Amino acid sequence: MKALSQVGKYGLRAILYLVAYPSENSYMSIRQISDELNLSFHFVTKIFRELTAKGILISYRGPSGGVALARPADQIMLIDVVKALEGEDYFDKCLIGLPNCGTAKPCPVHEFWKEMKTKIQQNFTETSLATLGEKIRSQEFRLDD
Amino acid sequence: MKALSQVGKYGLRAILYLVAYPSENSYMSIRQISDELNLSFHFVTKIFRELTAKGILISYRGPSGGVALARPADQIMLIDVVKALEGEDYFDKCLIGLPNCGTAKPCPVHEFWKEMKTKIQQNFTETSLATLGEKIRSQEFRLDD
DNA sequence: CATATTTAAGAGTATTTTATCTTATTTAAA
DNA sequence: TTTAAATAAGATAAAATACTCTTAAATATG
Repeated sequence: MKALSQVGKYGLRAILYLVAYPSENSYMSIRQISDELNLSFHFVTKIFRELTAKGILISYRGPSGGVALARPADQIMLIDVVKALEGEDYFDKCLIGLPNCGTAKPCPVHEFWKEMKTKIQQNFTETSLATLGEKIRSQEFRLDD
Repeated sequence: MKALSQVGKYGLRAILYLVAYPSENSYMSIRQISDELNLSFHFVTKIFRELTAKGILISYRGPSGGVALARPADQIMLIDVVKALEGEDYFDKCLIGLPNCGTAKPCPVHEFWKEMKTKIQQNFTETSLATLGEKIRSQEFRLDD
């Protein structure tokens, strides 16, 4: 089940690296992130520009510049990042693509699918980047292959 | 959450129409299906060729030809169609795209995502096309806009 | 001030997905 | 046996997504 585009996958991995290995009171360069995760530097840069424009990251140019979280990691929820990367309507889509699929005139799998989306949305809403960063730092979880 | 490609969405809607409005002991033409659902005839034809090749549909050429289910609708499960259209590895994908994401070296959202995929897989495994066709025939559920 | 380092912006390219079109083959029925 | 109706096959086109590249702007530091 491919739930995220490449932009979503790369963006999440990159921001999680930033969260997991924060440079104390300073910016981390995109080059370091893309190198560590073996992602295209230019592609990550483009994705991060979007996250910066959406107020999730802040960026600073010049030597010792880079990117950083705009808020503390425990105040950025997974759902914020996913919606920023995949669109605000991420959880509003009908499984079989019907426009305005809802309780009024539902598709045959509407109820079940709504239930699943709600569960996922809840989890993403409760999960902060801090929690995920912690997991990665614990070495029991990974961000690359 | 875009869980299915256009092929998956169109293919599901088209096969569900076939299930919901079966022509007794005969084939339904792809033209009728695509017309009714406002889908591209050629695109549906291509998708159905795949379902025929995979043994989910049977087809017959010539006048009064068309397509039909290869087995009774209660013996074709939603998961069969989804896997035929989206790939057998549909439920094996890591949310953030890590290869071989598993219990051994999981990504930070592995456990939760596995749980969700399992729930969806279970539902799709239990849900037959007959059940969905029934719903559509009841007029309380729709296949088009 | 000159230089090096970094992100910003957006143009450009490649690949994949989606959709269309053409021709061939099969088959029923006039 | 001719014709029309249907799917099969695959080439082609269009659009979306994924990725790359170039230039500009900002900024720290020697």
